Amino acid sequence: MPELPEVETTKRGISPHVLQQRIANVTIRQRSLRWPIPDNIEQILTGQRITAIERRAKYLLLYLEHNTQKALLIHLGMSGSLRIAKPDDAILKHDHADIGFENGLILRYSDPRRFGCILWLDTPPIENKLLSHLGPEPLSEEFDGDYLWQKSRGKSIAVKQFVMDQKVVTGIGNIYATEALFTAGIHPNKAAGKVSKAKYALFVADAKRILERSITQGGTTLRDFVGGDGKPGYFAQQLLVYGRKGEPCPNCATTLKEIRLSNRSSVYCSQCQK
DNA sequence: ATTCTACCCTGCAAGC
DNA sequence: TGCTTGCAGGGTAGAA
Repeated sequence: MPELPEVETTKRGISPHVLQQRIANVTIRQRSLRWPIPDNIEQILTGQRITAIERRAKYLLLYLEHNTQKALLIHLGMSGSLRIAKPDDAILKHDHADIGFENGLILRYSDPRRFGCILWLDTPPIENKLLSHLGPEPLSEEFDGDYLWQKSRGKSIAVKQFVMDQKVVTGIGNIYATEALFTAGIHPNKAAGKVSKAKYALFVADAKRILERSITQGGTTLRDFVGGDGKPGYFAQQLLVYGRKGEPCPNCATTLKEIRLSNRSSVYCSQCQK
C-alpha cells in the first residue's frame, strides 16, 4: 500500500503508541524479507526505549535512547504495513515481526510479498548506502521546478522514470507520477531533458498538492487501521487517470491510453499530455 | 555515466 | 470448478 502519504500516515499513526515506550520483547517469525532481518535484532532492541521516529523517503527510522546515530530502518516495500496490535489479536499469515512493549501493545509488521525490509543501522543513517543517495523530499522547498529542470538537462530517459528515480526526488511512486504528469499535461514518455521549465513547475506544484491531499486523507485511513478495523481507504481518493485505461479523459473525453515504462503501467491522455 | 533488465515474493482477478 | 496468466503501490544489483 505504501507510497509516501501512507508511510507518513503510518508514522503519525504509530507514533503516539510507540514513542517513549520500552521494548519488552521482539518476535520474528519470518526473517527472509528483501534482506534478512539481522540475527541479533532481538537482543539489540529488547530493553530499549524508542525515543524518536522519522520518515525519510519511504523509509521509517526508529531511534533508541542514547543512540541518535543508530536506528531501526523499516521499509514497507509494495505490500507492507505496520499496525498496533493487542496481545489477543490473531497473528495473520504474513505478520512477520512483532515489537512488544512493556505496556502490552505490539508494533506488528506485515508484508505478504516480502519486498520490504527491517534492518539495524549501526552507523549514522545519513551514511547508510540505502539513504545516502536519496534526492530531496518532494514536500521540501528544495524540490521545485527549477531543480527538476536543471537536474534533467541532457537526460534522454522518459520523464516518468526520471521523476520516479529516488536519486532525483524521493517518494513519488507510480500513482503520483501518473497523476501529476496528467494534470501538468506532460506525456510520460517524453524525454526528461526536453520538458520545459514551465512544465516542470506545473508538475512540482501538482505533485505537492496531490501528496498533501493524500496525507490528509491518509490520517483517516490510519485511525481505522490502528484501531484494528483495518479498512484502508487509500483508494477512496480521487485518481483522475491511474487505473483508468480505456475510460474517457476527465478533461477532454479522449479515451485514456496505457504504455509501459520500466515495466510499469502508465496511463495518459494522448490529447492532454504532449 | 546513464539507462535497461531481471529479480525478490504472494495474492488476486480475468480468461479459458 | 480449477488451472494458467498477467499484473500489483518498490527498489536494488549488475549488465549493457
